Amino acid sequence: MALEHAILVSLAERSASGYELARRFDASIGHFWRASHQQIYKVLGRMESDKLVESHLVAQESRPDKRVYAITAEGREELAAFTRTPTGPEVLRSDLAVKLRALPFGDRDAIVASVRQRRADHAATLAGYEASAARFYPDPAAVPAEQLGAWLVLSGGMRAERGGLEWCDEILQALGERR
Amino acid sequence: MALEHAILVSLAERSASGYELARRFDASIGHFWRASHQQIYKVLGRMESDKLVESHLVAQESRPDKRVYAITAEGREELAAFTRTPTGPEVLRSDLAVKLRALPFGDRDAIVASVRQRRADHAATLAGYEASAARFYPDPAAVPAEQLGAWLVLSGGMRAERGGLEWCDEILQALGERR
DNA sequence: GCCTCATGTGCAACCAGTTGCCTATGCATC
DNA sequence: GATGCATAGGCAACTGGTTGCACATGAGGC
Repeated sequence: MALEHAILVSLAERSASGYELARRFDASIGHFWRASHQQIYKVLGRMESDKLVESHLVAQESRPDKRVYAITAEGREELAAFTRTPTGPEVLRSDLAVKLRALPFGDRDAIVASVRQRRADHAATLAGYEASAARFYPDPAAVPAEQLGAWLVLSGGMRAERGGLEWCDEILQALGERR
Repeated sequence: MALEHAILVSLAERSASGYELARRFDASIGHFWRASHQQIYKVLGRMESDKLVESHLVAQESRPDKRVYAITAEGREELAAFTRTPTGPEVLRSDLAVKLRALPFGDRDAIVASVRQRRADHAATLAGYEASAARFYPDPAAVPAEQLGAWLVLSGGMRAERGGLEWCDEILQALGERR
């Protein structure tokens, strides 16, 4: 149930509406956690019942009213407690790996096409992360303490994307398809 | 619903009981797909109704009878069709990344301990993969065509573990905790 | 004789997350 | 005027997966 905690982190950094949270999940945490807006609204509702967050309506001009959520003291305690819980192993599910193993039983050209697509996705995401890194952390050796966690997450995202990209290249080369 | 396809791949390589499949998921696909035995039994039942697999009971001495599943012709078609479907983006959920972002709001020592634990996990898994690689693919440049997919998946697993390990080291260094 | 471990299969309840749909406003574009 | 897009919020139905438990067998250790 760590989506709750991902939301708590986001709200601890800055209060936001459900809609804004959904967009942040597309960006900042992006690589390491994904959530649809439906899921976010659902969880926000439960979290408000549990007193981890509180909300108030904000009227806006030329766009619909929004409900802005803020973390409560209880929410901060819960978040701190979360950092003290043991961390389980990573879960990942890779369709692409299943397809690779299915090489002898499937359509080689289609699989190669999937790898190419994946490679392009990695390249695009990496470019986005590198742009963020250049903008927000121009000097990685001198990141302020309060931004260190966010920087390390971004750095991990870049590592993962580069790793994925190299793997795609290895696959394409092994399958005799250059580039 | 790619668990089905992961099972089909496994059965296409060799027929197996539910129990065996569960253990294979701990090992070979291991890094890229995880499944509990309950989940596997459930899905196997549905797959048999769908005629993708068929089973027969095998009596054994000194251990319980088992139900061995084999892929059907229809199952092979389904698997081939799967390789032709577009591959969506990878989904991963990293508790550790959430904890890192929670650095300013949580317990630094506990987070460092989690990273150390994660580092140890990566090292252990990597060692296991490298042992498999040395045993089954002593010469990576000359992997037989029918094992190429499996080798590339293993190679991807090693890459990911090495990447994770390096990330942990980067984090520990940034947090001023050597080793 | 009891306990634990490995083998082997399974159910029931629950929870998390996805899919598909719906509402509403205002701006910009065709 | 119609269409599409960004903002903003949400429900209902479903499915995939987890948790917790139960059953059964035989081997090996205390």
